[in-house]
This record gives sequence, C-alpha cells and structure tokens, in this order.
Amino acid sequence: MRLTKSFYERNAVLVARELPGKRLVRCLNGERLSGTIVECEAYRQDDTACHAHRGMTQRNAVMFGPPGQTYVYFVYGMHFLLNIVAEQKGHAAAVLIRAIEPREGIETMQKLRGGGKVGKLLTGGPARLTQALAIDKSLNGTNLMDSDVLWVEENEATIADTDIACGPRIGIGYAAEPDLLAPWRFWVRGNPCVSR
DNA sequence: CGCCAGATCCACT
DNA sequence: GTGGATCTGGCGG
Repeated sequence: MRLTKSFYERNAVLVARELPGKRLVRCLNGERLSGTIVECEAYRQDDTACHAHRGMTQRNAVMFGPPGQTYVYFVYGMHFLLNIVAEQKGHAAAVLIRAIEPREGIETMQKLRGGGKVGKLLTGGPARLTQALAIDKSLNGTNLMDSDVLWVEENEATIADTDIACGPRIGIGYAAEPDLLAPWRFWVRGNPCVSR
C-alpha cells in the first residue's frame, strides 16, 4: 500500500524517522525496481543546511509546494539526489533518501551502475541509489501518491523503533553549528547498505 | 587499507 | 566565477 499525503505532511524530522523500513519503488520499462529505505535525512526551512533556507529559487521551488512530491537536484557536476517533500505547502522541507537495500530488479540496478556492484556499493549512498534506479532531473516534482513510475509503499516487514539510529547529517560542513549537530539523519542500525 | 584529487555541470552570487 | 546534501580510482604507507 502506498504512503498517503497524511504521512508526508508532518514535520520532516518525524517523516525521516519513519521512512526507514518503507519500500521505494521505481517502475522502469514495466519492471519493478525496489528497495527498502535504510538511511535518510531531514531538511527544514530555517535550517542552514537546507537549500531553501535563503528562500525560494528555481531549483528548490518544489520544496515549497505540497508534500509527497520529489525534489531531485544535481550536484558535483555528475550526481542526482532524491528528496521527498514534507510538511504543508509554504513550509519548505524535505527528506533526502541516502540509501536503500535492494529488493526487486537487482540485475537491472547492477547494469545501471556499471556492473559488478553489490551491497553498499550498489545502492548505499544518495547518488548511488539514484543511478541504480535511473532517477534524474526529469523526475523532479513527481507526485508519489499518483505516479506510475515512482512511489513509496509499506513493506511487509517493519523495523522496530530500537533498530533506528540517529545522528548528525552528512556532507553539510557549510551549515551553522546547531544545524551541523542536529541529529536529523536516521538509519537502520547495522544494515549493510547504510552509506556509513 | 586510508587519503585525496578529479570528474564535470549548473544554480546562485 | 564559485562551489556543492558525492563517488571513484590512484597512489602512498
């Protein structure tokens, strides 16, 4: 069953805490590629690590829109990163998906990644998973509640609260001290696909 | 192993 | 013009 708007419209930190264990599904040429979300991070409007903290721009506009849409952006000249917009329209917030554990379509993901990669090297890392799932800027603004190419659904197995760990976010050295230290990264304790 | 630079584009200043 | 919510391969210890 797909996650609904009521899941995404809450505080991004709460959404990020509950996304690990859910299943990210990408339908590519009729094939289901999917994996369990095992690592993600929350970003909020008044957060110096967040792209939206200086206000709306062409790039981050979707973060200011309604929840449950994707925010896909390009960094470092070669990587796409996948976020899910959270909170209500007008409150810019999103959750960066940092790692998944592959479930379906693993061979296709390996081809998309250039072959031979397994475990953490296949889908552990925000740019690795987008490459494995063929997610690029053309999917920016996708509505996860009604898209037929990308969505998030419940998994058959859930993760116990005690197996969710949290800590500071990765790669935000430019942020101010309190934001740098905020424990807004959540991951499945001990999962081999977590990026680090 | 770990460290570090290069890759390579585009939105924002 | 600058630098980034990253990854990879090459080099040195």
